[in-house]
Amino acid sequence: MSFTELANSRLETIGFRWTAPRRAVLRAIEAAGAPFTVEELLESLPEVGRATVFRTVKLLHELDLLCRVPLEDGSIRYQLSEGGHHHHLICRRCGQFTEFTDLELDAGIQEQARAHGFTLEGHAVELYGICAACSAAGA
Amino acid sequence: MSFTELANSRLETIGFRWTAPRRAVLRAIEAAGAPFTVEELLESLPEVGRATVFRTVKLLHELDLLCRVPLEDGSIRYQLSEGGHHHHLICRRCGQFTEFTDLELDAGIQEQARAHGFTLEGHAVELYGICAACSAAGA
DNA sequence: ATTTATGCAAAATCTTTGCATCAAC
DNA sequence: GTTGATGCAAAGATTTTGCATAAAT
Repeated sequence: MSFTELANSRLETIGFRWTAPRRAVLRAIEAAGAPFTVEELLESLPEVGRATVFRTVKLLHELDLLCRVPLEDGSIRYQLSEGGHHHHLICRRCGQFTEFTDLELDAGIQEQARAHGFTLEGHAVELYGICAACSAAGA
Repeated sequence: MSFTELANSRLETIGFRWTAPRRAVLRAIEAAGAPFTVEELLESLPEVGRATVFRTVKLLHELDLLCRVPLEDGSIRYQLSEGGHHHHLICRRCGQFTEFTDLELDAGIQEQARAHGFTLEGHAVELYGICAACSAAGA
């Protein structure tokens, strides 16, 4: 099932409408080769109103179809989410994100929470560096 | 050595000046009982110019005297840094952060990077939940 | 004296909102 | 026909910048 189809069914389930502007935003997101900022999405969708793009991104994020990744400089980029709990490898060179899951890592995190008497409700792990492709390509 | 003294020596080392507005910002940060937003800092420092507060926070962050913590809603809060590499436990109830270090966790993260052929240059781990004090206090 | 920092106000960003109109159901 | 979504433009919020002045070294 493509992202657009998934989004369609997800939206319909909750009673949201399947409109032309939403389809356009979804197509643009699917077409984006790399994680994007809302700013970039806006530029690629001059035919859709600003507010609609913001509203749609927020909606898709809430539906867990888009994941929001905080970069080191404090800016936020979005990417199609493969869904579920995961972490990111973020390439400083090409900007691509790779999602991964790691149960051992999650277990270690739970252990830390326990050690501090902390009731863990969520966590985020972001790795920053250079991806394999860029390492190979770069000098 | 207090935070202010540390900041003083750190600034002087690099050739920055020890000015009254910077002292005021440092005092306000030290006095803050909890992690703060720039907004809150601005409010507590009406006698210092907006631009100066922003510039000082940026400077302190670059000097690693303040750490920046991204919250789940995308907002950013700052806290005095104990320095060095660490992670955070962030209480959703009281908003306090606790810093911790965990070499095993870091090792697991390095292992993930290696498995993906990723050259790791930095990472962030944030845990969200309810701290021990709030769990005890709250019903 | 020289150089850096400050304060102000304006500009530049970034995001949300109100509301009349339009489209989906 | 009802209800939710859109687009616009305006308002808000947030952060940065230019520049004359003031302060630190």
